[in-house]
Amino acid sequence: MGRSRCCEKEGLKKGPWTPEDDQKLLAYIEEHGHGSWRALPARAGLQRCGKSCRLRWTNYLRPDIKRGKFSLQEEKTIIQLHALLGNRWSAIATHLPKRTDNEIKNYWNTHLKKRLTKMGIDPMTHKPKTDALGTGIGDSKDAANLRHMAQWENARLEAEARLVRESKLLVSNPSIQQQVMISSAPAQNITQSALPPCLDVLKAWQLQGLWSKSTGAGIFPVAGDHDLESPTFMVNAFPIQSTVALTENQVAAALDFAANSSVTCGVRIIKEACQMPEELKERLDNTMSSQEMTYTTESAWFADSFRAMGENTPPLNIVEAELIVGQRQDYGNGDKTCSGNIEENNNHYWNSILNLVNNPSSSTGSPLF
DNA sequence: AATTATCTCAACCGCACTCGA
DNA sequence: CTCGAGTGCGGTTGAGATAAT
Repeated sequence: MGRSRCCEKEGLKKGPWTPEDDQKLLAYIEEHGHGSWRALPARAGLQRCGKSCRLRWTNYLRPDIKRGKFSLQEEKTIIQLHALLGNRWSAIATHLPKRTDNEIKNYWNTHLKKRLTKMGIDPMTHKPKTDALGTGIGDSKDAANLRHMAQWENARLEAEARLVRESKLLVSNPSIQQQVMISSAPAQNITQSALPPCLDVLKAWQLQGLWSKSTGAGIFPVAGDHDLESPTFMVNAFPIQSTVALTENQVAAALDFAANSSVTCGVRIIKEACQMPEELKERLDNTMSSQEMTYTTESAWFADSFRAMGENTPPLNIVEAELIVGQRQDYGNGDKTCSGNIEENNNHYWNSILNLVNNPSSSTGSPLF
C-alpha cells in the first residue's frame, strides 16, 4: 500500500514561492495561526501542500528569523556544537537564536565543512585526518574529555525533552507549579533575566581553562583520572543552566581561586544527594549569601541523568549546584556583579576546542579564523 | 561578451516518531 | 495492539547567482 506523498495531489504548486503566495500564508497565519498544516493551504487559498507551507513558514516567513551572514561567534558555536552533537541540526539550532536548522545545515555544508576539510580536519569526527584511520593515537585525554562532554550534553538534551513533556502537565496542575516556583526562586537574584540558550557543558568547559590557570584543577574530570567515572559534585556554570561534574577537591579549588583573584566565583547548591563535608559546606555558605543557598536531599534528577548516560548506579555524594563565575565589576555604587567577561571566556574556550581539533598536544591559538 | 564551472540556499523527499481513534 | 494522520528532522536536489576562463 504505502502512503501517498503530500504533494502528489494534482494542481498543487511546487518550487519557489512567489510574493503572492508568501502574502497569503503570512496573512492567514497572522489572523488564524497555522493550526493544522494539512488544512491550512485550502483555507488560506494556496495551491500548495501543507508541508510546503510549514517549511516556508518555519524557514523563511517566521518573524523571529535572523537572516544574513553568520557572525564569527555563530560560526564558532556551530562548529563547537557539531563536534558534540553531530548532524543534529535542530538541537544545534536551539543554541543559535533566530537561526533555523535548515540555514545552519546549509551553512555547515557550504562553508564550515569545507573550511575544516581544507585544514585537514575530518568534519565528521573533528579530528585531524591522519588520526582518522583508527590508530588510537589521537585518543588523547582531551578527546576523551570531549566524548565525556558529549555524554553530558546528550543527557541534558534528553532531560530538556523530558521537561518539555512535563511542562504540559504543569499547566493543569497548580500544586506542581507551586513546587517549581519555590525551587527556582533563589536563582532569580543572581541569574540574568533573559539567559541565552545554553551551551551548558561547553561553557563550563571553557571555565576549566580559567580555573586551571590558577589552581591546576579542572572542572571536568580528565580521562584516565579516576574522577571520570565517579563525579562527586554536579555544578552549574553561570549564567548557564545545566550541570557538569566536579569533585569535592575541585569545588574547594574553585573557592580558593575565587578568594585569590578578581574573578567572582561561587557555588550555589541546589540539590545534594547525601551529606557534604562540613568544612566545604561552610566555605560555600561563606561564599554566597544565605538567600542564594538552598539544600535539598532530592536525588531523583541525578539518577535519571545517569541512567540516560548509561550509568548503572549514580555515584555517591552528588549535589546539583550552580557555579557562579564572572569578572568582578564595580559600578561606582558598590554594586558588584558577576556578569562576567563572557566574551573573553568564550575566546579561551574556543581556542581550547580548536587546539583539540587542530593539534591535541598544542596550546596555541587557532588558524581557523 | 559568451560560455562554463562552481557556489549557494530554498525547497523537496522520505523516513521516523507521536498521538489519537 | 494496529493503523493512519500529522509533524519533525536530516539528507538531497536543482535553479539561480556568481566567478573563472
